[in-house]
Amino acid sequence: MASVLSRRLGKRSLLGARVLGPPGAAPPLEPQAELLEGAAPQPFLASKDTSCQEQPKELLKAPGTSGLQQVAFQPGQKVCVWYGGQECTGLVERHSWAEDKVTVWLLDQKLQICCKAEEVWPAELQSPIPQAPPPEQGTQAPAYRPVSRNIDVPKRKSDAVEMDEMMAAMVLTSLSCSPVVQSPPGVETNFSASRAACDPWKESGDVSDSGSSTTSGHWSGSSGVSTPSPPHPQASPKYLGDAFGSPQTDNGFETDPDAFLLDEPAPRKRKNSVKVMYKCLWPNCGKVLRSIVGIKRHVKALHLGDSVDSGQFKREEDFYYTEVQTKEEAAAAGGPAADPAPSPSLTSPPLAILPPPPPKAQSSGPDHPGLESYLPSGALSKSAPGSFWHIQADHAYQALPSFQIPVSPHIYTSISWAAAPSTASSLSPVRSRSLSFSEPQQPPPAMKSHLIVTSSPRAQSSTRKARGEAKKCRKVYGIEHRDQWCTACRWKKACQRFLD
DNA sequence: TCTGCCGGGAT
DNA sequence: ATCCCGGCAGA
Repeated sequence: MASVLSRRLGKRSLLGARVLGPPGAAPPLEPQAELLEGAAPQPFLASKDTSCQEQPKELLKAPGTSGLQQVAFQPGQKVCVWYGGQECTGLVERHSWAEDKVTVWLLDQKLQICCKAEEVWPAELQSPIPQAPPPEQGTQAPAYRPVSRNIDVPKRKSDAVEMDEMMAAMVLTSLSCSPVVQSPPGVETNFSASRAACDPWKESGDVSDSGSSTTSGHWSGSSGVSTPSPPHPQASPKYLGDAFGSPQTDNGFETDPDAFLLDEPAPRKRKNSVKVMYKCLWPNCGKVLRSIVGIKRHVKALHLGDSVDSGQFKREEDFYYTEVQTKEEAAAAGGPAADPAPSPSLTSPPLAILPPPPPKAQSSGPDHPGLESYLPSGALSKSAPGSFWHIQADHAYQALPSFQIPVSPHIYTSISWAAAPSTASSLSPVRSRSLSFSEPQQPPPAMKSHLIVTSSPRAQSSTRKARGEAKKCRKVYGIEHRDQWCTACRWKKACQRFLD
């Protein structure tokens, strides 16, 4: 950790030097020497320079104080300032004694920064350093020289603060999945200081702070360039809250992909909270899984036995689970009149309250809160990929298609299935299932804040073929990829790929 | 309104 | 046989 820090610090300082490098091809090691040796680009600078030299030194340093803090700067005075881990030359715009801050116009950066007064020292005190001792440096020069010549001084000065900031940031980062919070506001401010030091949305004085001047490089180095925009004012607390998980939204929605959509605005979160769970109806089981394959396998493996895999018992497991559709609305979901579905069916009165998904005794296995989560570990252990896909193949009419049965079709119509590589066989749609929740169209507006419990209808007696439960090519591939449909679907015939 | 697909026509 | 589409009916 410390080594990383030191490495980053070193790297950062180099970065800062590069960023703030002199305009020309001057070596970055002694920028102020070159600047002060008469290479001042603007003519007014020279005049100011001379005027500054005429200023009495008593004005530059408050009497009776030691160190660098109490220096009075005159507007237009040429000064040096620590900025970006490097000394930069600039002109004093104003010096606010109340805040002990100095607004400096950096000449080579062409920007204005607000610094603490202690970070600024008169340029003429230092300019002669590379060459000859100044005639009237007197007693102050030794105080400035070591500081200004030693790049490490400001860093050492703020090491403790810097470490604290970094620790805090790392804690925040580790606590939150969202990189949005990887850069605290102050950090963000410092990071962008190189572009505009006194932006209106930034606090003044942030750049000049000895800690922040070194911190800026640190943050830009550790967090990469992935924080170009200021963090959303509400985003950070929100994502933090999500990261910690609230008990209300914890019941199986912790894998909400939106939690990882970093640049999504907050309001989108609630939109996608349509979840379908599958509850095992086996007596005294009541296991709730998120995957229909998982529930099928659970029923077969734990209740029906593996023999059902063959032949006529193929679909028997269908009778031992029920689909639980959860639609969550933002509180004002209205009364029961808005409920398009019948009241909770006879099968599961306890389902009115969806139990939290984590399995009780069977969750000893590896926790996979992801796509096919909540597969019981027992079943999971049995379901090596081979057998898993075997099931998919055997139940092509139901395994793959039934993923969509309980979910509003709106969710799936927007899926771009072309993204699923065709070589991935049936895996692709299954894997993409959870992704589909991140690209939803808004479910029907009449939502309810409770659950819809449906059972699998099987009996259909009609001359017309019962509407298939299976996902059809149209839904799978979308209209835009009609060329990937099966021929029958293209001809508006009964789908041949996803049979019922 | 969307969707699956039957029935039928065109080639 | 292949392709296409009107239209019905379920969701």
